[in-house]
Amino acid sequence: MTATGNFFERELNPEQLAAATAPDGPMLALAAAGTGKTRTIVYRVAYLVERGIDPGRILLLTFTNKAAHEMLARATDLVGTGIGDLWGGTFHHMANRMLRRYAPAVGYRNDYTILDRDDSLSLIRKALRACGIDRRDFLKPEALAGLFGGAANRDMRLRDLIEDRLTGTLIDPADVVKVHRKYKELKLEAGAMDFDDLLVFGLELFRQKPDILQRYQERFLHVLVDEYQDTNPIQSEWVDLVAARHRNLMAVGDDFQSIYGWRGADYRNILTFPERYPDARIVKLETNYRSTPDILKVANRCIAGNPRQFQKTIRPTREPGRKPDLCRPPDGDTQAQYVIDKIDGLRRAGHCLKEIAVLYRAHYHALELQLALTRASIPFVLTSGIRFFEQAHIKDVCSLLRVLHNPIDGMAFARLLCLLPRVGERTAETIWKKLGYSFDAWQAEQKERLRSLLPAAARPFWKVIEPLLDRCHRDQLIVAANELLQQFLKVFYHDYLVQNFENPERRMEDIEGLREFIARFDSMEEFLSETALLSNLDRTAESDGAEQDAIRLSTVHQAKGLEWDHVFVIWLTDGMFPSSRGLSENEEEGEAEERRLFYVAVTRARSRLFLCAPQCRRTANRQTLWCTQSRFLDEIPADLLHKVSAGRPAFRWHR
DNA sequence: ATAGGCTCTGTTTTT
DNA sequence: CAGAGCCTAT
Repeated sequence: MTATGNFFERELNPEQLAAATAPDGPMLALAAAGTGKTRTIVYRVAYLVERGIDPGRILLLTFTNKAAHEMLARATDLVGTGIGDLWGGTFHHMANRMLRRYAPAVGYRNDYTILDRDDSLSLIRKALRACGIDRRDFLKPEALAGLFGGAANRDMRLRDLIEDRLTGTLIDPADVVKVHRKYKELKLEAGAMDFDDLLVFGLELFRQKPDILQRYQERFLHVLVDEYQDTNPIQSEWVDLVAARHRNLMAVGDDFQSIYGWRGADYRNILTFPERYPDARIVKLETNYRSTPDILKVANRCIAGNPRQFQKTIRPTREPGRKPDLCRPPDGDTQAQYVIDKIDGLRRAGHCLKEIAVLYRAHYHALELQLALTRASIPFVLTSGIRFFEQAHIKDVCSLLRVLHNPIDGMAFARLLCLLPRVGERTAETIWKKLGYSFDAWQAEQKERLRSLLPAAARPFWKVIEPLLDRCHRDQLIVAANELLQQFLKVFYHDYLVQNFENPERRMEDIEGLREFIARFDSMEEFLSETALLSNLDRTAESDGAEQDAIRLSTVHQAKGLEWDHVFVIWLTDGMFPSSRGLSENEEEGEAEERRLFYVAVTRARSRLFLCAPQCRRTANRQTLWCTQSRFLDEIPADLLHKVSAGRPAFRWHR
């Protein structure tokens, strides 16, 4: 162990040092953008371990798994010894970890499955059918999922939430509640939890079982929470409970960067922290190492319009640079051309593409830019909207594993059967029912039953799949998975891909990748819950590890916590950013959150910032809409920006 | 009755 | 570019 007190003083500024080496007790670290927040947490962990705290008694909650891994890796470097016992990850992960052990305490089996978005939508669809209200004038499954999740994450009763949300519609709240009840029933029946359930039951476990709570309270001497401004009421109560015994809770965050209100996050959690912990030490990290003063001036002005926030001033340390550019190209194509021209310029000046990002409010805002970049042969990577494990072919293949792993996983069973001709949702459901809501591939008579229930057209296909099923013991699945999948591809799924998709070979490659990935797990259960909880942010670091030189295209949400030398923000027009949808629900709070989102976008930039607001946009049905520039741009004094023109629109025929 | 192909429409953000 | 809705073949 090499580090000493001096070491920390050398490595950290006084603010960071105060946070990292604070004595026991609650602490709130308000870390403005670019002030070394991650560094401070890493050093705090290192400091605790150096002081002799067993890493197994530290709990570190982060927003993504990637963030947790990064921090743990850096802390390990500092300390020089393994700190692998430390519990680190997202709230969902930690809740899952506890529920795997204690699920029966909340009425579930330990081998529950985790529903991803698609799964839960189809279960909601099923609930609608079961309630006999799958009419088109009723709420769609997505809307219902939004309401259910909204209530769960705010720790509210659904009835109370929908009273507000459904006023002025013809939807009967009683029907919504009915579907919700059925949905919960179906989940329980299938032994499945959705994402929200992990949090809800995680908290339920603590509320209902004092002995279990006490065990964890004793265990965790220190609790650290990153991105505290984005915790929702369930998460903050959960944290309060788990930290209640030792009261060594360190909350780190920035209320300016609270951008998950739509998911139930409540920035008031961070605002009221000092009231809930009157003895809390409050540390402010205000020295910014990331951005030039010119960028910070713009950032400060754009957040100034928001009410109710902690007062923070950002002190720049970098030398003056150039004012951010503001550009109003005639249309989206010209905007794309402008971005490409600028990228060419940066490239010629010797900058890496890796150090350039284009940020936007919603995925579809980047469509035309993707086309233009492809035409211009500029490589780009996308933090796409669809996650690896949510792609159809990956889910298909996983459903085979799920069926074998868990005999009551009806969703996986249905998915697998639907691959066969003449089997759809309905047929799969009927068969499932007739099998008695479970399917055990190791029972000969169940297999025989299934064979007889399949429609004639499906039988020849099933005939080649069935022999693969019971080749290994259920406990050995993880070892056999590789071989099993290979056979499955060979006898069935490869042909299926060729017949149903345009790019079967790419999808085959994905599945090859999946087979390698499985090899890293010790149990099927671990593999299945990890993959359900893996976000695409977590993945990018690992699988794009080749670190190709490419520009990054990302939503502002997914850019949180990241930084680049050169940042473009596109489609800064009213209605797109701020998004009109974001404003619709609750005018004032909606606008405040959109403004924080803009603040996050601006503060991602180290040296150069390019803001773009096209003057018009063409809609899908060839109409041209005039766009006014974002209200957030109006709030920035003109002398802080450098206005540039972006050439003429591409020539176009009109008829 | 249900599967599956075909057409049309209209887009937030994600663990 | 996907998801809902409509239509026809099984």
